[in-house]
Amino acid sequence: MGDLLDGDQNEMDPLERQVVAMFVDGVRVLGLPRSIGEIYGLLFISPSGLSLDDLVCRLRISKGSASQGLRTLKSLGAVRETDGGADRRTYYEPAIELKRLAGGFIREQIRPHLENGKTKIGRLAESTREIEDPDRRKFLGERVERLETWMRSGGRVLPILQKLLGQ
Amino acid sequence: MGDLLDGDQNEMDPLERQVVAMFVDGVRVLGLPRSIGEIYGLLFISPSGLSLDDLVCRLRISKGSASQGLRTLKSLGAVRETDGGADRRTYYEPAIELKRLAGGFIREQIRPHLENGKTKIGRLAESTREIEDPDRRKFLGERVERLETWMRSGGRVLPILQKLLGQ
DNA sequence: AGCTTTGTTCAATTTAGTTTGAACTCTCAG
DNA sequence: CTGAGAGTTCAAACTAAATTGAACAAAGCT
Repeated sequence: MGDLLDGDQNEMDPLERQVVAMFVDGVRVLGLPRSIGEIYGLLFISPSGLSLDDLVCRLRISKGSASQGLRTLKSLGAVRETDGGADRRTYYEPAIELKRLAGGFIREQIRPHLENGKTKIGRLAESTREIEDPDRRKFLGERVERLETWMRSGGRVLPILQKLLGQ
Repeated sequence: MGDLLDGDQNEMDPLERQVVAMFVDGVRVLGLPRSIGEIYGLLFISPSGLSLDDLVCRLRISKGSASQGLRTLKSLGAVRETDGGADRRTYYEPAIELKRLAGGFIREQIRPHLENGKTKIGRLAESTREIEDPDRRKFLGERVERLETWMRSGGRVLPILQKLLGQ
């Protein structure tokens, strides 16, 4: 079947490859794995939702990768599931509003680190107060304060960033 | 020598380790290698500049790592060299103003990717216009436009971000 | 110039992180 | 209840990236 006009979705055309490649290095900047870029990229240029199987056979990645990649993308709010009608499987569509994408990334990847950092700096401030040598204590105190300033700036900037990207 | 009171700078104390560890995962978020976090971290809590050799023996990293790490940090504007007086070697001090750090990161790591992305989207727009099927062309045109919007938002936000962090 | 110390470069190694694939669970259809 | 398809999990295999270390270059000192 289908030798001349094979409507199967098993090969990406060059333009799709181009887009997928773009997203692959897009997500590398964000420190996310290649497969996530591939998956999001393919969803992004597909006019309708794709199933896990579609992703597996068009991107030639394993079911495992696809499943994990989709999970991460869901947690970032970058894809949403749509119920495939009569079909038993789930279809996925990309979120394409920058606000949503940035928001998810900030919430899932940046905020946790900021919080974590604040905690660590707290402990650091603690240790610093117990230093004997007054010169050293003073110096370290200043540096800890600097770290706290950084964190405050970060905390202040994130919401503004989200707001600015939401247009 | 120096069994009781060894003033040599060969070991980090626990507090220094704590700070270095903090910076190590700080830089991981930014997609930079561990050694860069270690180097910057140690400089950050050292009251005076350190030489490449100081870094090598206190962090137990190779000269190669230290040299490359310092190069990256210099390119980011995160360390500056100071001339070690009578000494022949160079000493390094950290830049601690968030504005400067963020500025360097944006300039060296983010801007290039943005520019690169714009170029690729340009080519993509080109390819898209040559698509036969009008439905497909329309859909792809919309997606390319979306990408262009993202890039514009990014370009607009970066300078504001830098300004906001400069306080 | 020759010797010594500082710093750089890069191929080889090591390490960290990603992907795979087989085994598993869950759910629905018959 | 059983069988088949959809999706998940995770140890092992693989890949990409960082680190090492040895050879090299540059710069001062005698």
